Amino acid sequence: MPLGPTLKHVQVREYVRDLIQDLPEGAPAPSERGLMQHFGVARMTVRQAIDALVSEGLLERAPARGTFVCKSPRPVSRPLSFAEDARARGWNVTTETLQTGLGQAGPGVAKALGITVGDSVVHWRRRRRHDDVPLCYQDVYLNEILLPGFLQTGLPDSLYSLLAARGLRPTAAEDQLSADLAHAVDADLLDLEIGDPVLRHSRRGLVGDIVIELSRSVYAGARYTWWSPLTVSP
Amino acid sequence: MPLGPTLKHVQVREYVRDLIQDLPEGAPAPSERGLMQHFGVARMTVRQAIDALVSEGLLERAPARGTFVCKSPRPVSRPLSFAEDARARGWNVTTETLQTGLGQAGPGVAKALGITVGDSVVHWRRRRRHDDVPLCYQDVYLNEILLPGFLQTGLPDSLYSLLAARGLRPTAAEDQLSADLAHAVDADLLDLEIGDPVLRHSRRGLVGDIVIELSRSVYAGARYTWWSPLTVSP
DNA sequence: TAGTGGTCTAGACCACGAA
DNA sequence: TCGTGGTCTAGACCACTAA
Repeated sequence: MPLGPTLKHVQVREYVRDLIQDLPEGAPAPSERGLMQHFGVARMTVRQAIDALVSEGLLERAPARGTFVCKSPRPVSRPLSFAEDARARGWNVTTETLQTGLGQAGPGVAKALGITVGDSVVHWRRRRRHDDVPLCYQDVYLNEILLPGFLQTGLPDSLYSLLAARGLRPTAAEDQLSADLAHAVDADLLDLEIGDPVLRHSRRGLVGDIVIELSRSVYAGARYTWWSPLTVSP
Repeated sequence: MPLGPTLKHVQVREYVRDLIQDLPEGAPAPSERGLMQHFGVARMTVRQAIDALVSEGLLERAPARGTFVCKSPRPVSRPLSFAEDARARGWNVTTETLQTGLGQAGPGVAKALGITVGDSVVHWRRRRRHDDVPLCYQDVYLNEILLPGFLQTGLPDSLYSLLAARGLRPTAAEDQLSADLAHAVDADLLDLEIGDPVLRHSRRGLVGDIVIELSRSVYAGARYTWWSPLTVSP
């Protein structure tokens, strides 16, 4: 059997792909043994074709039952904004802007944003409350070069919606979390006592390879548990 | 050939995984025919093992040349074990097993593992040190039904390598983190004072839809910052 | 009981790269 | 020329589900 212009497992794969694209979710795909007979090929060849479609997320196998069209095209994991996170929890959250302004990047901010010390950065400090109780405050730093006139556009509650409007919503994020005791500033902004537990969160938001956002948040430890991006909300 | 407790292609896969993790990028992996002889299995079985590692992004095939360790392990979005996390940081970490045993699931553990209160669970408590300083302690709970005889197999340092050998390494995880103050137990196990900051971490490790692992860790807050799975180590 | 997917065998030929 | 991965065959037994 010479290597034809189209491989057998490719023929089978594309045949099945066409077949299932008009099928409703959960519908049964042809069985492996049925495809063997239909194409006159070996079982392994059919399995190779089906494997490809399974790894594409189009089909799912159910041992002893059959192969079926996937219900849910695989779950997208993208960084959640604070507002989205709060909505997933069913929380009623309000936001105060405490401070905005243009500044010069210090060493830490410059390194995180991938720019040079002294470059122009947008700074935005907000406090979020849940049922009127302070939950956290957040310092966001943005590369001003990437977002000219950012502060003139009127700041909404959700940073990510603003970035999304410019096509710059982070598609990936690097999060860091650590536990600490409240300092004077933390205690003041969050209605805590000095020495109460706080959760410090730092995020670099990325679009491809470029860093869009650096945010540093301080949460009242007793009022908040951080969920990882993979956590499925109830 | 009966269905052994560990599948052949899993054995081959994990053998190769261990083998290549210490290899530099671009190094050649064992050839398929070499693995056939080494394990006394058929070619298709070896290919199934290698296919899995390729789709994980650990290996890449080069037709007519061989199979090689991936240069740029694509941003792995799989949960890292503590051992892998420590290695990524370049830390020298030691592990003590403080307690092991079979117990009955309480309400919290049962709910997290998706089993019934009173079902048999494996409990394993370890303390990890970094340069001899206590870093954290971890309580792991496993569904005994899924891992019969788990405690009899000899417990290595890495839980995930043990799960991987059974083909049950988590492919997804739900992590939760919160900040708290050290209680008496925490202070005792981590050489802290009561009231020092601690980072509490809870993870449900999933393989597909089934929960394999529940772990609860307590980190000394001043000694550890948690990195999200997306964080690329330098 | 019949059918399904999961695993596994023991071969085969091909196209290609390196020596 | 030799070894590599890519493809393919024609079977086999298993555990499981559904009728």
